[in-house]
Amino acid sequence: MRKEEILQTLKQDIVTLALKPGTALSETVLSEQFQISRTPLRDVLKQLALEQYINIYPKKGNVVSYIHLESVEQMIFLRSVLEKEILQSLSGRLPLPGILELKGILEAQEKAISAAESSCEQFLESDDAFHRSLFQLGGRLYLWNLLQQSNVHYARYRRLHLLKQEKLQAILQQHRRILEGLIQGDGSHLPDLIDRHLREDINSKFLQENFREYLQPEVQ
Amino acid sequence: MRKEEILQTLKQDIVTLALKPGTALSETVLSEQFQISRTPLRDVLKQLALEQYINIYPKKGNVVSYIHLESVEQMIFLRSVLEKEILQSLSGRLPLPGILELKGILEAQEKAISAAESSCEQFLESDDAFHRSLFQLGGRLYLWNLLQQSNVHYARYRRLHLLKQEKLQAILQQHRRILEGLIQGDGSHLPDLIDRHLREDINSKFLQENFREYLQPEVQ
DNA sequence: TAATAACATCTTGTATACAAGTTCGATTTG
DNA sequence: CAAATCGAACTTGTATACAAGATGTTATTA
Repeated sequence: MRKEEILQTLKQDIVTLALKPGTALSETVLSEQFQISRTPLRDVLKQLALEQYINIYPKKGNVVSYIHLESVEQMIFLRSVLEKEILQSLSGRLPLPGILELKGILEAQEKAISAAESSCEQFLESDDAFHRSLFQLGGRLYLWNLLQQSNVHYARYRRLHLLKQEKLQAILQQHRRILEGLIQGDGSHLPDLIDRHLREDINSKFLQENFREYLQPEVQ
Repeated sequence: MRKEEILQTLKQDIVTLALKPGTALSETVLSEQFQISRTPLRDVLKQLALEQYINIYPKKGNVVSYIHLESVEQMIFLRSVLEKEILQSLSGRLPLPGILELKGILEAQEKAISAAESSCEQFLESDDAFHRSLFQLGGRLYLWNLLQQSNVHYARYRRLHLLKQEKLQAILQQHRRILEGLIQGDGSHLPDLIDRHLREDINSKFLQENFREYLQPEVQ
């Protein structure tokens, strides 16, 4: 297995919580698993650490990072602020190909909901595609990619949050309203829409109650 | 010299343009210079690449990255959008310690202007301190640190731009007005202030005319 | 002469032996 | 028994030899 594949595999496993926060990732063990020497594997771990997938404790070991709720809140704020601005700049000026693209994504998302009985990966993929398209249409794909590099905590938070299945329909509905607002060009309530859409209930006790062992304890 | 020191040294040299864009950074040469083996030096180079200080061309070599104007524009947009929001949230609610902190920074900045005949490093430091304080007071230090990880292109752009010395006074003046607006709590023209303050004249032909050799050619 | 092929010499990429810090438990010692 | 110490078995960190791709020059060949 090549270096890049290993990186993507580990990222995927961590983000989907197949590798749970706190899991030890030993260089030697991984290098045997992936049939590769420690040197290139260390490169992979170093990159994972830079994007906060893991924490490296020098001479002690590497562990899958715990979900950092501060990071989640800050990323939501960041995206909310950015998408508000992007939506305003697009409102009423969405080119036809853009409209079709977004509609296509929403159709795919609708299908993903039915298929999402066991896993929400497909749904999340189309959700990402929707927001990514908004960034792209607004000329801000560069920033979208930048945000992706600091997205581990938020991405895992979302997966846990979506375990409450009924949310999927609500999210799709919000997407539809956003697109509707964009097309009609009445941008006045778009900021509010995106705010509510992104902020979900970050303060809900759902995570604290059910997934405390995944969370990074907040230092006082 | 330790690994972390080497990293900081190289970052500093690149960001201040002591190491010019396009300069080759050979692993073997650097490892001899810094008296360290190639393995830890590669770690340093890898991190520099991740933060876009250098480009790694596999099996060919590493070179100091050229200034990427798109990145500059996107970072200015990002900061502009964020600081608008932060200023609004702080307007009229600035705690006294915050006011004093910002005033202190502006005093330091004033002194830095007189001393800035040959170099603007000190001035830039206080400029960063001012904006960093705004983020901190707004509870967004996390995002400030995040942005710093993608700041090479913007940081170098600023240094070249500030070669027009007369700008320093103008910037200080803008900072004063921002602080004034914050204290008085009349937030209505703060967005405009920060916009103009950050956007400077990115479209000016100054860089293209005088520093073409530092810029990354825009691919068509 | 012009094209091509071989080679010398760069570069980074990988494997691996060894150095050195950490942890934890057994053994010693009071 | 309790505390301290030693040591074995882990961990990652570093140095280094070698593999292998990239490049430019030289020699060969048509």
